[in-house]
Order: sequence, then structure tokens, then C-alpha cells
Amino acid sequence: MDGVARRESSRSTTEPDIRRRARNLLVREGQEAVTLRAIAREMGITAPALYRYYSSREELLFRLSEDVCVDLSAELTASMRDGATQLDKVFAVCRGFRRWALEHPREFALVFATPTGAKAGEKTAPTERDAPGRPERHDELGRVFLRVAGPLMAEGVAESPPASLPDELRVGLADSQRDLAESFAAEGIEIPREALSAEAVYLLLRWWARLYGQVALEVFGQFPFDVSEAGRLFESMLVELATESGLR
Amino acid sequence: MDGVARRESSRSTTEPDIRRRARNLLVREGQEAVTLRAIAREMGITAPALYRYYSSREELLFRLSEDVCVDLSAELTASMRDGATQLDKVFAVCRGFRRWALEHPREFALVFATPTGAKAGEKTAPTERDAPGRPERHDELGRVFLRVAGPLMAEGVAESPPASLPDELRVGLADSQRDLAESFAAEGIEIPREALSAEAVYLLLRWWARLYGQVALEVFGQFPFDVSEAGRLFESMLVELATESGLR
DNA sequence: GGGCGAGGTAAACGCCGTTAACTCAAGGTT
DNA sequence: AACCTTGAGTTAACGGCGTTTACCTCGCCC
Repeated sequence: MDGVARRESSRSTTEPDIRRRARNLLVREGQEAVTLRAIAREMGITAPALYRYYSSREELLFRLSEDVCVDLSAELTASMRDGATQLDKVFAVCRGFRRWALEHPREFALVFATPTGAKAGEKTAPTERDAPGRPERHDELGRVFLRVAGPLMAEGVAESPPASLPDELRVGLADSQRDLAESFAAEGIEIPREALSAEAVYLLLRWWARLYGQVALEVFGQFPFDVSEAGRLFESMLVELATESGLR
Repeated sequence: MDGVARRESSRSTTEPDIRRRARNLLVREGQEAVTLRAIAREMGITAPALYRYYSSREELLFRLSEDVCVDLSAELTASMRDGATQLDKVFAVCRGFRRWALEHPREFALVFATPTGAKAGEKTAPTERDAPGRPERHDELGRVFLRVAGPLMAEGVAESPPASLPDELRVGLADSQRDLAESFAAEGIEIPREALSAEAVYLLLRWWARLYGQVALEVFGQFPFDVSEAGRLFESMLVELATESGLR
């Protein structure tokens, strides 16, 4: 109704506002409650106005998930500082990830359990520069894990046990080794060449698989019987993973 | 428009029909495409008619997820027969679970990654008899896992390694031990008392956590870099899990 | 033959995403 | 000063959605 008042608060201020409101809806009521009309309503605006900022609801959700990743990255980066040794840092990041996921289940579901539909990805992700072979979505977050994994790998190379790595897997992991090397390079993290062995990549994958798996299990409440000990189970998994990795 | 033709095909035939159509929509286009109006349209019926069968869309989705679990259970039960040794059976079930999940990602997402909302659970799950402390949703599926885990636990008890089980976890797992014992009893599976040690429960939880985790990771495409070796990684995880469990 | 219940209908309400045509003030150009 | 462009917003509308309400209409049973 009032063009003037809105005018001075131009794109630079209303766009973050949209995101903020959308985020609130996501947190409080879940993904499907993030509605163009609901956002507009909260802002005292009509829904079609939002199309000045996003080409569709889907794109808004995608941007939102990017925001979520940025926040999560910041949080994890912060927790990373908590550790003294490199292993402590890794633990801190893992715990931070779990805590965040449990505190933000809807955001977790949006980012980590939305079946990134085959065709859906193309039109919704106009990231400025998308180098192929990299984590397409949310590389911000990928960097955090690189920053914590890198030093660990560099350090762990000395005493890393051979780890039972099936031969056929070693072969197949070559591509991943290259990808990972590029990612580290792009991030300015220097890793000795030997540290990027197939074993190391395999180890990294296991860490991520178990971390993600256990957290998803917990967030989605898929424990077989009620497990009040989820926290301790998580801790136990961490030390297990560390000892399996030949760390400490 | 024609009440007569529909009449003779009464509840007993149209209800499965509804489920069938709904299932097709779920498989082909995902959860959010399972729409009362779409189902009705396909059946040559109007949407409100469906309220004679389900009190809401949400309940239909819940029933649907039950159906999915029944089918999955049947498939896993079938794959269970593939193994000679007990361990082989477990492997077969795990592989079956993974294969099924990859072939039915939408169903997997519905059943295993729908954030069973705190309040949502109450009204949508009027299961006939819901013993507390049991897997509230989809116990059919739980039984399959019991049937495959039971013998393994009974057999594994002899040489099971102590497994590094933190003391505080042992205490906390007592409830789970009781739950599990009841479940086995209810299922008519006899397990020697010593086989249900805290270590065994812990082992069981680890199996499920890693199985679920790795499968979810794969289904949701959350591998850090593209992993063409997912299948081999899975196999590797299985043998790792088995050796950690002191099996074979 | 009259009630009745099960399974269906049409109409409506209020949401939703999205499009199209519009207003209207700000700012720059001539 | 007059003019045009542009960007942020509007209103109106379309079709789809879940859901409720009132109604109909068979087949069945007493």
C-alpha cells in the first residue's frame, strides 16, 4: 500500500528479510510450511512480489538450504577451535554436527535428506561457478570438512595402519583421490602426496558415512528400540572410529 | 456418475485399489505427488469419496508406509533364504535392504527419513495394539530384523569378543536389553539368556546404525565426491562389521 | 415398505504456486 | 521541465490442493 516506505528499504534489506522469515518458518514448522504466501503475509506484502527475488518457491528453498549450510559451516568452524590436538578438533566438529542436527532437525532434513532429484538439480542450482566433480551443492560446508580432515590426514600418514582395503576398492578409489587432491589444492591446504593414499580416502569416507549415518538415524528417530543412550553411543562411535583410524 | 458399477466393487476391492494407485504415484513422482485428488482422478471418483476410507491424507500416507514396510519385509525375508550360514543370511538381508532402498528411493524416504514429528505421531498411528517400548511404526519390518539377528546372536555368543564397551554405556543399555528380550519372546525366537548381553545389544545397534547410515547416505546422494564405488564400499563395510563382531 | 447405513456426489472454503496486467515513485536523459 | 525507463509492488485470476458440508441413492434388513 505504501510504495515510499518500502522503496527506501530496497533489495539489499528486503531480501535478507525474506530469508529470515522463510528460515523461521522452516525451523518452526518444517519445509512444507515455507510458503510464499506465508512469508509475504508476515512481511505485509503480497505473494507475487516475492517473484522479484526468486523465480520460484523451489529456488527460494535452494537458497535457504545454502544459508543453512553457511550457518552450519560457521558453527562447525567455531567448534573446530575447541580442540587442542588435531584429533580433538575432529571430534569437536563431529559433535558439533550432531548437536546442530538434533537442534535443527528440519534444517537437517532439508539439506541432508532431500532426495536431490535427478532433474531438479539443474534448474534450481545456478551457482556462479560449478566445477564438475566437486560437491555441487553447498561447497561451503565441504570446505569445513576439508579443513578439519586435511591436517588429520597429513598427520595421520605416519602411523596410519594399512587398513584392510580390498584391492578392487583401491582401484576404484583413484578417481576420488584425484577429486580430493584437487579440492585440497583449491582450498590452499597442503597435503603431502603420500597422505592422499587410497587408504586415507577410504578412511575419510568411513568417517563421513558413519557420522552422517548415526546422526541421520538419530534425527529421524529410527533407532530400533528407544535408545536413551544415543549420546553415549555417538561418543563410543567416535572413539571406535579414531582407534580404527590408528589415531591415538 | 455411476453408483452401481462402483457399488459391487465394495470396500474390500476399492481400498486396495486406492493403495495401489497411491503407491504408483509415490513410486513415480514422490511423496508430495500422492494427492487425494490425483488418486480419485485416476479412479474415476471424486476426492471427498476417499474420506470414506481414510480420515485424512496424512493417514493414507501412514497406511501407505505400512504397506511399503510389509513389502520390504517380504523381500528381505526372501533374501534371507539365500544364505547358507547365519552370517550369510545377515549379509543377504543387508544387501537386500540396500538394493531395495536404491531401487525405491521415494519409498525409502517416506519410511525412513520422514521426521516422525513429535505430535504428528499420535493422531496418525491408530495401530490396533501398540505396546509401548516397541518399534511403534512398522513392527512387521522389525520382525524381519529380529529373525535374522536372533540366530546370529545366539550363535555368536560363544566366541563374541568382549568388544570395547564403555561401562556407562553398559548401564544405559539395560533398558534396551529388556526391550529386545521382550521382542524376541513375542516373536517366539529363543535366545539364550547370555546371548542378550549388553555387548550383543551394542553390536546389534552398530549393525543397524551402519547399515541404515550407509544406505541413507547413498540414497540421498550425500557422498562427498562422486563415489562410483558405492557398491564395493558397502561390501567392505559388511565384512568390516562382521569381523568386528567376531564373526568368521 | 420403511429405515438406514455405506459409498458416492456437488458445492464450497481457504489454502497454495504462479502468471499477467497494472501502478507508481525514483532516477536519469534530453 | 518534460520524458522515459526501471524496479518494487499491486490486483485479479487460474488451476490445484485438503477438507467440510449437505445431499443423494442404492442395497439390505427388519
